[in-house]
Amino acid sequence: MLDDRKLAVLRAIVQDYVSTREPVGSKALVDRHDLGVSPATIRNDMAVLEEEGYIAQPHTSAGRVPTDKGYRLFVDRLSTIKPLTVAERRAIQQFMEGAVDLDDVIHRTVRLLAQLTRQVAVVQYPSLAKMTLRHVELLTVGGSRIMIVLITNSGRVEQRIIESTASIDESTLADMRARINATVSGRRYSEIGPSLAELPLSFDHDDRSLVRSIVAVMLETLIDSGEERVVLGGTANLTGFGADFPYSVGPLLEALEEQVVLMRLLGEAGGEVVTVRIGHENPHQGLASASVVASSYSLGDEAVARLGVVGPTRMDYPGTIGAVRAVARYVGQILASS
Amino acid sequence: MLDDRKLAVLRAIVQDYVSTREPVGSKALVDRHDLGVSPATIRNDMAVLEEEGYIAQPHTSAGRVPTDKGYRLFVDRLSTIKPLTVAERRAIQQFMEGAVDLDDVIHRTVRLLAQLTRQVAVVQYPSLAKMTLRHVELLTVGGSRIMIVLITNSGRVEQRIIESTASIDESTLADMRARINATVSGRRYSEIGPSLAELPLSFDHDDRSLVRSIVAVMLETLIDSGEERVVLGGTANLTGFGADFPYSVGPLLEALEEQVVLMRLLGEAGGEVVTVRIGHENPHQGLASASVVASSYSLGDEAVARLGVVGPTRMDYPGTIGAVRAVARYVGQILASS
DNA sequence: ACTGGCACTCGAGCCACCGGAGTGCCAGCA
DNA sequence: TGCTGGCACTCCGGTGGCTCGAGTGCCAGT
Repeated sequence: MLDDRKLAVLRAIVQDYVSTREPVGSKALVDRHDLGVSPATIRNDMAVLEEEGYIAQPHTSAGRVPTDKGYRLFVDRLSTIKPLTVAERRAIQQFMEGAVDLDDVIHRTVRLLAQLTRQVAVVQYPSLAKMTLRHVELLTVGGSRIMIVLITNSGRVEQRIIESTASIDESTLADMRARINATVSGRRYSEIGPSLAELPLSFDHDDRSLVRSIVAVMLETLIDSGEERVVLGGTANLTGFGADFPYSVGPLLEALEEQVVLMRLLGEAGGEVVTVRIGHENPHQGLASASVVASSYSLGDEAVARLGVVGPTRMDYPGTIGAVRAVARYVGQILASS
Repeated sequence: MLDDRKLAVLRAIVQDYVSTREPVGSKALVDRHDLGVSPATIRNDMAVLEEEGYIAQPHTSAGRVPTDKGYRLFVDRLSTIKPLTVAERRAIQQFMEGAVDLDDVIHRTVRLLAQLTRQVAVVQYPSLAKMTLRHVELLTVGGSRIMIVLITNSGRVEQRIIESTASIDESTLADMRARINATVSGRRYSEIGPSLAELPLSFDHDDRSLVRSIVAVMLETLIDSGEERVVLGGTANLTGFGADFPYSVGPLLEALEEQVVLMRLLGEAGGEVVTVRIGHENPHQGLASASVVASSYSLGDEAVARLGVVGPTRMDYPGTIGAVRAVARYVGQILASS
């Protein structure tokens, strides 16, 4: 169906369109690529490609533009990931060194990605469910309140405050702290549910309800704030390719401000492979002319969250994929070493 | 110089221009406002207002548009702050209730402000320097590392990790924790510098260098992360008034992504009064056609940080000022009660 | 001090026109 | 069979001329 030359033509069309932003015609193609045949031949190939749905014309007598299907084929079979330049690698290192805590790492990452790809960057916090708990701290604050601080191996810290009915003395609290830590610390967050639920039973009746409250808050923290934190950056880059989004960038920006939408965009955690969602493949309409390039990043040997960029379907896929992959790996290293 | 009627004309011009987005002419003015005089008279008044620099014409034979100076006069003398509607107050309450921690409060606030004003919202985290330290926690993690957790009365939590040269035993750590807390807890962050600096001297020689490191990290945390955290929201609203920003929203978005710029935009903490910066009054060029409406918010009786919105100079000042003021007050209440 | 009238200005919108880039098709050639 | 050159056709985008309407400034009159 599609012989080698037709594939080469598609590849050339994608490349030219990405760099010029204009529909590409048969003559321009042969001028800029050594295809060894005449424009007329290319026209025939183009007709076939169009019939198969890989390219389209905005209007009669205009050049051709890749369709989502065309980009998909390009990404899957016609392109090779572009490795970063030495300068870019150095930039990454410079940018990330000196990060002081997890928040800082995440924020630097998002800015780095945005700058590197000149697109909108999205980085998810390491998911609590995938983490191991390093330590649980209990503090009394303001007399009758107890603050619960959860610290994970990624450096993520969550804190909650609960009201305690009676004022609680320091040694009792130390006992609770010790026993809770014995139960949970060093274990994966997702595994501790059952043993945590039983924990209150091993306490004296007097303390049991308080422990129960503490456990409840811990489990709740796991469930509802487990996945939802996402950081966005580089929205200014959207204006650069304003014309690429048919109905202006409004709906897109709106969609990107919804945490839930962002989460779905990034997709399910997988291996470290980079995934690409093109145009209508995205779960959210309003992103029909946007592509998402995302990857999981790992702490140690397990994928803990995802990061990626959002840009117009007409983007430099090889370069973007390379950048996302490199950043994902680097973040993994940073996290593991802190 | 400017009699009452001329002021009324200016007020009318601002109001009309804000609602119609189009230069307003003398005839349109008398049609929509009961000024009791003819268009010709208005024209004379307009000529004076223009000479004084309060209004300008985009081109000859077009209507008049307020200048920054005109808006300034309007805000200072010609408008009264619009109180929120009952529905809006209810919306605020609904929006903010159920916030679980400080991060959550800040993020909800920014979304609330953006939604209420349909503009870009900016909220600063409570400044560490203004807070009192509620508690300092020291934990050993992974053997030879020590995590320092600082908890303030606003619920803000900062943590840092340092390497310890020797492994440290639990009782020594408990001693350090107790003495550090005795020195700092309940005191204002900005006051603890001197006593904290002396603290290492009161320790045994063996522990002194470690304590010195801990103190150094605490002071550093105060200084460099003291002011810088700012959250941005509602950028999607920028697209709504795209035409209001002469050279598109690009430069503006870029400026807003710079934390430092944002901080300067919000201005110095003051009382709870709402401040308005109009157009070129802003410290950053690129915001020359933007206005910033900001206010401090308080925890207890002290202003701890600022929040505000950024929009086109042509904005509904009375409404925006009202919204910012209401939100600032409400956030103060929420923080004080948690 | 205000008003009505008048001449003038200028931008927005509309229309017609034209050039260029691109296409599809067809006949001819290897 | 596959490639090529040629040709007629299409259509977008930019340009220039035109009108229309809103708005102004000025002036004489009340």
